[in-house]
Amino acid sequence: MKIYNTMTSSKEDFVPYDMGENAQINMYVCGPTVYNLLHIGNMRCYVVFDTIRRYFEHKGFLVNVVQNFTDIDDKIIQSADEEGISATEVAEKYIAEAYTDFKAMNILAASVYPRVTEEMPEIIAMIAELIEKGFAYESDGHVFFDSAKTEDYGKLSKKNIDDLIAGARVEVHESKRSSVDFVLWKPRKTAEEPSWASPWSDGRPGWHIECSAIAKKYLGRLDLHCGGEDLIFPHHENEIAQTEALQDEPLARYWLHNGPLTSNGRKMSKSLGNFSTLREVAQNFSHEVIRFFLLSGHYRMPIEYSEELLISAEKSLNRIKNAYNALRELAQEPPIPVDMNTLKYRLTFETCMDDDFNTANAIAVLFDIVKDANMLIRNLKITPHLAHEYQFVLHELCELLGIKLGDVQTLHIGEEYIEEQLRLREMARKNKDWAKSDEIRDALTAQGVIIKDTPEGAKWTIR
RNA sequence: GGCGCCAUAGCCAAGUGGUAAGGCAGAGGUCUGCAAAACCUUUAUUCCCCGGUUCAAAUCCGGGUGGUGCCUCCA
Repeated sequence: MKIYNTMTSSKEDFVPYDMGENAQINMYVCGPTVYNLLHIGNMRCYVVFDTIRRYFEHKGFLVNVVQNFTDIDDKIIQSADEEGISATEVAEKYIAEAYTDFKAMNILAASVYPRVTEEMPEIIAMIAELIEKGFAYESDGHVFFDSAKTEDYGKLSKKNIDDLIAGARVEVHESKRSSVDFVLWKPRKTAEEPSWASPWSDGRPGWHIECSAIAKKYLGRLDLHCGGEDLIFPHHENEIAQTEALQDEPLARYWLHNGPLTSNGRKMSKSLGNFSTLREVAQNFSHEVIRFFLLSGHYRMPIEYSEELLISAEKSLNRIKNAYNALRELAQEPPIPVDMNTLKYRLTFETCMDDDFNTANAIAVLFDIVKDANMLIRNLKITPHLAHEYQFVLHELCELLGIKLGDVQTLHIGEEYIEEQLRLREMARKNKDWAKSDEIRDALTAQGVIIKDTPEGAKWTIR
C-alpha cells in the first residue's frame, strides 16, 4: 500500500507501528472550529479521511480515529456576541449540527471527539513542560514557543526560519522574540471572555497546542495525521515543533493532506465568503451524490465545485444505481458465496486504492462492473446467481467508499398513492389515451418517482 | 519577495518512460405509443508553449506563459 507522505513529498509503503494480527493504527484528524455550519469544503476533508479509514478497516486494521472539536476561539466568541448567547452555547449548538452532518454524509464515528475546553489540564501541563525544558517563554501573561530552539522547524512545509522572518507581513507582537514564534497561551482580553486559570494568566490556549496535547493523550504514537492542506503551515508545523520538542519519536509517521474544494477557481473558505454549507447543497442533491462528487477526483487535487458539476455527478451515480436496481430485481441468493466472476473487479479496485487511495480510478472500476452487468442483462446472459454476485460486489465496493446504494429515500407521497396513479395510467394506456398517461407520468416524475414501462407492466423507482 | 502545487476532449477527470482510463454532454442507430433505463457506433494522431535527454516523452530535464495554495495569536 502506497501513501503520499507530505513530510517526504513522496509515496511511501505503508508500514504501521503495530504490524501484528488485527493491528491497530492510530489516526488523528484535525477537526473543525465550531462557530458555524460546516461548508462543503470542510466536508471534503472528513469524507476523504473517512474513506481512507474505511479502506484501512477493509485491509484488516483496527483504526482508532481521534478528531477534535475546537470549541473555544475568537470566532466562537464573536458568534456568541452576534447571536446573543454564550460561547459554550455556540459551541454546543454547532457540535450538534456537525454530528448531524457527519451522519448524513455517512461518516463513521471517531473513537472519541475531544473538546479543547475539556482538555485544559493536559494542555496546561504540556505548556509548562515546554517552558521547563526551555522551548517556550513567558511574557506578560503570554506564553510563546521559541522556534529558534528547534533544529528542524519548517521540515513539513519546507520553509526555513530566515525566509519566514524575511517574509513576515504582519507586525510582530511586542512580547515575541521572533516573528516565527507562536502563541501557546494568551491572557483573556475582557473579564466576560471565557478563560481558564493557569500559572501565567487567566486565559486560553493558542490554536496549535490543543492538537498536540489531545493527540498525545488519546493516541500516543500516531500512524497517520490528517487534515486539509491549508493546515500544513503553520498549524501542523507548529504541532510538530511542540510535540517533538518533548519526545524523540516523530509526532506522526505519515502526514496526509487533502486538496481544497474550489469555487470559481478559488479555495472555498469562510473568509472569502465563496462557500456553500452542506445544508444548502443538500437541498438540491442527495448526500450520496455529494459524497460521490467529493470522491470523483484524487484527494490531493483541487476539486471545483459548481451546481453543474453536481448535476453531472448525480447522473453518473444514477447510472450505478440503475444497474444496481436492475440486478437486485434479477438476483437470487446463492447457496454458497461465490465471487469467481467478480473477483477481478475487487482486485482492480484494491490496486487503485492501494495506490494512494485513488478513488477516481476506483470509481472507474464501478463503471466497469455496471457496463458488464448491463451487457449481461441486455443479452439475457445473466442468471439469478450471477445477478446476485454482481449486485453484491457493486454494493460492497460502494460501501467501501461510503456510498449507499440501496436505501430508499424519503418520499413526500405514499406508495399507495403511486400504485393508484399507476393503475389510472394503465387504464389510460389501454385506451390509448396517451395525453392522460403522460400527464400522470409527468406528475409522478415531478415528485421524484421514475416510471419505467416493461413487458411485465409499469415499474417505479425513486430518483 | 519566499516555499509549493496545477495545466490532458465541449465539461469533469485518471494516467511519472512503451504509444491517451472512466463519467457527463453531443451525434447516429436498436428498443418503446412516446418516454425512461439499457445496448451498439461515434467524439483528443495528441496532453499550455519552446527547447533538450531517449530507440521511445502527457510522463524526465531546462526555460517560458497562465492559474492557484501557504507564508497572522485567521482556520
